[in-house]
Amino acid sequence: MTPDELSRALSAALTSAVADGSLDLPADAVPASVHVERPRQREHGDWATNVALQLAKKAGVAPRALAEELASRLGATPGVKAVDVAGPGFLNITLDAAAAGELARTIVETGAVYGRTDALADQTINLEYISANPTGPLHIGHTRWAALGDAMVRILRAAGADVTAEYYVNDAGAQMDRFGGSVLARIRGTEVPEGGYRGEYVAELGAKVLAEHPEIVDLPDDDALALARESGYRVQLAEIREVLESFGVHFDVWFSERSLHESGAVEQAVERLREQGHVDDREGAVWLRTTDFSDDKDRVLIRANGEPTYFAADAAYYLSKKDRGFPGKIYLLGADHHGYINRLKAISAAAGDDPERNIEILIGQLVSVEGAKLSKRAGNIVELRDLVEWIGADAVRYSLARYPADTPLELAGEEMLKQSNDNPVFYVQYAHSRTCAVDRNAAERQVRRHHDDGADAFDPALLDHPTEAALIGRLTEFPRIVAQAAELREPHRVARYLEALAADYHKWYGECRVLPYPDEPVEAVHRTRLWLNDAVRQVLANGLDLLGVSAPERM
RNA sequence: GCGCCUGUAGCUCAGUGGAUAGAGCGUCUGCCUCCGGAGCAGAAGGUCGGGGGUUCGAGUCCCUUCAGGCGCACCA
Repeated sequence: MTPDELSRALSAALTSAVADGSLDLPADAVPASVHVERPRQREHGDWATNVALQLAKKAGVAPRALAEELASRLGATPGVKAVDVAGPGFLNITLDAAAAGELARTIVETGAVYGRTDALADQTINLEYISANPTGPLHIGHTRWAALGDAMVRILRAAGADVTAEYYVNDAGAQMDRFGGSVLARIRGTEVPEGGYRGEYVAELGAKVLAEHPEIVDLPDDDALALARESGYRVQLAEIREVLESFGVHFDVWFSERSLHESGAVEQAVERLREQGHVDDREGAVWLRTTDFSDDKDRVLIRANGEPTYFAADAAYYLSKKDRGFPGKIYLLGADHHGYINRLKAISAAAGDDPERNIEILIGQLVSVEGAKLSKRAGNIVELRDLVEWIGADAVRYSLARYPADTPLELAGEEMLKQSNDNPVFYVQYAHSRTCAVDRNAAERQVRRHHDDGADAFDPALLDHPTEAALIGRLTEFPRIVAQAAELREPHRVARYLEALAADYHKWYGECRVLPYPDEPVEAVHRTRLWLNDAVRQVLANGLDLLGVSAPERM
């Protein structure tokens, strides 16, 4: 019995109580699906609901009386073993072991699809994340968005959404000239210009550019600068793409800011917004009246000198997403960009969209390592590439994906990121590899999943140990956790779930033997438990995949 | 000054109005003669920053206050 089935049974109990007059409620006050949740305390049963507390006032009866009424009706439901009324009016529901345990077979049969839902099936989403400037390597801050963003893509898709993952390449503007100037300075051994990029990686880029284009030393300044800029840009962007791919992060679209300028999309965007009536010409510049939409000041689109601003490109980019058929646009931005929320939403509104529905801006807080902030100009850059080399992609991805985006994260460098047993990723992976070890040993001991006639050797009524009820209950939650993580845009919920599942598995493993002792015969309970072991392995693997973390068979 | 985010165990953090607030690390005590001890069982450790309010019920919602982070360009 799944929580959905239980929920429907509760609704039915309510409806029938209303129908025969024992409950005085308007028909529209009966919820279509009653919320059930797993109680914190095991002795409160498998599932609990507070529906009686919520409806008591509307029905004009005492919560406990309503709860009693529901309990007596629900108690007759097949698969329900007991219904108790507790506290102020909670319903605590215990399922038959057989009804609950059936889930193990369902999971095994559903396989990799278990956990997928159609919760967001009607959504087409463009998810933009990282979008770091191509003027330097990705550091740990970007790594957080990489781990989180990619997990979010996977989770949204698991919930049925149609998702395009996109990286916006800021390859236009004055910063690119400063970047080119910095590369050239390193090639020529001159002083890096004011406001330029000083990291050691610039020298490495310079060396690569020089190797490809030895003629650069003899070119006139302007030509040399352009060559250093373009060549350095190409090398740096290629490296970013390569590092991300090796990190298991894949983008469907790499969108160039420059292309917006070159195609005329920026000018067109200004005109389109003008037609919508939100553009003013003042003081020689062209403004978007973002204050119409709760921004605290208007924003310049075209400067007095005729140059478009970065904001104008943002507007053009937004319109591009809209034109390319994405009603939903999610931006995953760093906390240092939170001042952009209002103006981006203003673009959405000015474009005739609904900022409540068509644009969603998730602000991720910054990462610091042992108190040190990480910025491209500071000396203490921790690069994504180095992190992966140091502790492995799995540990990095998991460590960053298990926290919500809006918590400022302070990683205790060595301690937390090191490859050791302290890291929860190994706890979860270990549980998975343990299920595989059991599976290998089962084959050796000839514990089989099917009878000779091909029928399942699976008797769920035998899964009646308390740790089995806990484990099965946990497995039941998985699809809801995934759907919830997708709806709330919170991938960390999947990680936390996996940790709880791994804990339930380890406890079960300690209490219940899957395989018989060497001197004992193989019995029905062993075969049945093997199914449960399979189910756990499947869910651990499915969940780890949603986080882009491997599920090793041996460690 | 204005705005956003965050204050939960010694540390790093979970907890989308429910019952006795949780996990990992660290500290202490047990458990390998049998499926992987990267595990399990137990102990210690809390004014959920402070103060008001909303209600059957608040770590969670509202107001206020304190502390920390970040942001407030015709920069990108």
